[in-house]
Amino acid sequence: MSPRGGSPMGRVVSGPSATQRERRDAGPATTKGRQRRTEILAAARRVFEERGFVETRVADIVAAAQVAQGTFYTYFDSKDAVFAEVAQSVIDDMLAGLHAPRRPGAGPRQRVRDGLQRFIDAFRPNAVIIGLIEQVGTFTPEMRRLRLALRESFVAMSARGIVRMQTEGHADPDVDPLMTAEVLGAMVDQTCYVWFSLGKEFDATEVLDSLSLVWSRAIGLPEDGETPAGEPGDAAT
Amino acid sequence: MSPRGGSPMGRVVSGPSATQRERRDAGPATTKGRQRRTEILAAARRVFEERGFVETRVADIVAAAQVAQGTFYTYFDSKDAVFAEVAQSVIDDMLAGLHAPRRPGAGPRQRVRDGLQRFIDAFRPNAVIIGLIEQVGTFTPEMRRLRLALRESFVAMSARGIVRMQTEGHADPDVDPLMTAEVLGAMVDQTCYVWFSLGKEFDATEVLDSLSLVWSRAIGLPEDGETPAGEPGDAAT
Amino acid sequence: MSPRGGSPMGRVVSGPSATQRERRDAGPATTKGRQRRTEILAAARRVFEERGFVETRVADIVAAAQVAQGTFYTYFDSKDAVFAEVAQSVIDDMLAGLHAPRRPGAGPRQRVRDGLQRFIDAFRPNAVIIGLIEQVGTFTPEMRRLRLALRESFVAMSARGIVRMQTEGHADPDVDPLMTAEVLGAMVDQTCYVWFSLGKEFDATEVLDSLSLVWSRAIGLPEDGETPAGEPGDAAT
Amino acid sequence: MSPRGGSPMGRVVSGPSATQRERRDAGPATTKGRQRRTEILAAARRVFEERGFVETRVADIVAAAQVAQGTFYTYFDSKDAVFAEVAQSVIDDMLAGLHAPRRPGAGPRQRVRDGLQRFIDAFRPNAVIIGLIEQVGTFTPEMRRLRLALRESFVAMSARGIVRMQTEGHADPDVDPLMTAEVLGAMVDQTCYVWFSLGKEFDATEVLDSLSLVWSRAIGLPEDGETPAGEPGDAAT
DNA sequence: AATGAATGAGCTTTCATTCAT
DNA sequence: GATGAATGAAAGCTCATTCAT
Repeated sequence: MSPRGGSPMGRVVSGPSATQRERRDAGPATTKGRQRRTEILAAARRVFEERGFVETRVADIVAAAQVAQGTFYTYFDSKDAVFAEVAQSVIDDMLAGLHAPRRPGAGPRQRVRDGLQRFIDAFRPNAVIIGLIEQVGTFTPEMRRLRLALRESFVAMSARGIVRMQTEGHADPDVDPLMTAEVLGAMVDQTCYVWFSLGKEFDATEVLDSLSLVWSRAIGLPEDGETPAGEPGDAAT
Repeated sequence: MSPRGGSPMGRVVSGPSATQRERRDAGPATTKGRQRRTEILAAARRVFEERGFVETRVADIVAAAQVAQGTFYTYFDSKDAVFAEVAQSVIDDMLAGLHAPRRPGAGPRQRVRDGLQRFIDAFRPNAVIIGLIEQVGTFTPEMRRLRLALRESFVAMSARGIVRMQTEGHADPDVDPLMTAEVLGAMVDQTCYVWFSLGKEFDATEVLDSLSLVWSRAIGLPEDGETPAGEPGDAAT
Repeated sequence: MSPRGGSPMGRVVSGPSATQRERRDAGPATTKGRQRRTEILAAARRVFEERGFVETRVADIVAAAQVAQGTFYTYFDSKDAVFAEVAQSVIDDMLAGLHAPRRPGAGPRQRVRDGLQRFIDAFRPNAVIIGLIEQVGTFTPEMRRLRLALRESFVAMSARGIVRMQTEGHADPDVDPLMTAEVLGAMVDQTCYVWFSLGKEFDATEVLDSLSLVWSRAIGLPEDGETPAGEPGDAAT
Repeated sequence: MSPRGGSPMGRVVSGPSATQRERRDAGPATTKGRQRRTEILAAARRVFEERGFVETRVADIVAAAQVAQGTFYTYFDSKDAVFAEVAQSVIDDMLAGLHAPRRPGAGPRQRVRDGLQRFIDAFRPNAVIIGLIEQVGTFTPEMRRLRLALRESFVAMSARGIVRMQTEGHADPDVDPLMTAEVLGAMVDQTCYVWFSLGKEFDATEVLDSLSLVWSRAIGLPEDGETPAGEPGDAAT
């Protein structure tokens, strides 16, 4: 009934006229439009990183992007929607980083270390946004889904790695790959979170050493200079 | 701390009346008053658990506590203040749970398992609030401090445990107790978070098994039925 | 997700917290509250009459009522809601005015005239709001219902009057009471609308004369000094 | 005229560029241009009929017309302006319909009935827009003028018809032609409004019967099979 | 003449907090 | 101490209209 933007609920007749929404769904028609969209997205990410989700105002984003308030809504449905897009791009970026090719000819311990390094490298630049996804996930099912999807993906990948090492005879065949991947994933994930998102100061090498050691021992990789698990206990002799 | 914008006082800036502030500072004078305070605190916790911090309104709390809107401010400074108090009580409860006495005569693996069980048991009933502390920590330094304090406390305790086991000759003396406690703590913490706060369905025994195994192996405890590290097959000596 | 009032659609979690709404539904608890509510309602009516529905801002209403913007929402859900209440009270007032007691001993023509006079007297002070109900009815089903309910009520009453006169032998028994009441009602209604709402200047006596004449003739009442319809054409002799 | 608040120009106040305004004032220069204009006008009418004036967005109109947002302003000054044009064309159409030639050789009652039928036929296809004119009239003087002009025109025509019948000796010479035309016009107008615009379901024949009967009796036409007023039972002489 | 992106004033509604009773 | 009404700053979103291409 009320023609104005305000009146959010209890609208009797229509809502946002659907026409505006269509255009947003269609996406920018011109090159310049696509460019603007990207600019606003980038500005949004910057502001979110600086102020967090709750504290970010659309006004901050448009100020950072140097456009008018209305322009924002030419490209995005809402503050929630931009955040979802920023989050998605971060997740995509991380997943891409994780799937980097294995180094050929590396031993199992080295491969574990490489994998952890990749995770850390993928996490670090996205740490703030990942922290926000966590935060926002508390009140948005969609974000929670995204967050869990990233986890699952990482856990599944780790589990595959464990199975591969078991098949190759490097890793203890008795450990449950999925459950172990689950807790080791939690370890890595949370360590990075504390390190990069909460800002606890760690020494990069020490972290990598510790994570590598725990991971390797957990799945029963032979200590460096040891013969593979499952063989006589004569490793150090 | 409050993420809300509205500078809420009727005048431009004034603060509460002297009498009101005094009453708050003084704390409840009568038994009935103390009781009221407790009721409101309990109601607040319930509502926070149900709706999260951001979505909780003071109005919800007073409704749950069956008191008038104004009564809330007789006992608490602000919404943030009640949350801080709820959070503090949760942290206290957890710390108390963790410091439970060791079972006498248990072997090192059993002691690890017991410690993990204690953590899980302490975490479970407080999971939702812990998740909220995380959330609120994103915009509140005070909460962040609280959160990190809990971590430090747990990590320190774990590190002491590792050192003890190293001293006793059970654990690998070469692992860095602090750094290892750090990453293992991250593992346990995050696993519980995913399990209880995000609601991923885990089997209790499997979780405990996996965590115990990883923890034990990480610090080089001998496998069950094996002689301790440093003895017979004394690899690490 | 957005904690703020703005974010009107796409809200993921909750809406207005329900607590606010409950209080509004409950109605004012104190005498002072009831008084405030009435004041705002009166102010709203004044503003609506002055500016129309679309042009009225909640800001205008609160200014007229000399209260803060937020106070409005302590008592009413929305601009639409106040209007609905104003409209309802106008309709109630009109219906009450129409049901005034018949003058005893008046002839049928006089009774018709009295009825019309009552309608006019009931319409006049409510004319502006009735016009707005019409306007708002175009976009709100609820208002349309209200508007039609008033019509039905008036038509039904008129139809009963016609039937009574037919029974008494004054009115032509051959006219369809309902359909005739329908078109005569339309005549009266619209005449008042043009007169009071659109502001066309009519002479009160002339209007009443014309309406009375048309109405009376339509249902076949004998001309003044004539014998009732259905008898010989010797009326004027 | 626009009820919207937003002073919509990019700068504080500027007005359209000279070239744009000139083009609008000049009107379409090419055939294709005239065609475009017509298309947009038609689209506008369709959208107005579907959504009402307030709920119609310029965006809806251009979407329906399959042109760009800016194109609209090449041909029309504003949303209000298109509506005015749509309204004007509806009024013109109605007036044209009303002035259809009288059927030769018809008796007075038949002529009344014919006139009413013409009105109904002219009203029906334009009902929605007429309703909107009413609605918009509430906040636009220009529309109110248009609306009243239509009324006046119809009333004047009716009055002339009554005078003619009085002159011809068919109608009661004592009724005031103008005032009677006024209330009878109100009756017909409002009946059509309720029927076609508000959607109350009437039987076409019954409506026409009732309107005809009331109208005829109101101006004192002899009942069918009766001799004209002023003859035999010449009451009114 | 056509396009579609840009503009920004303006409105509604929420809710933490205060204060008179 | 308790009550509940009052406050008002703030923020999200819409959409008529303009203007650079």
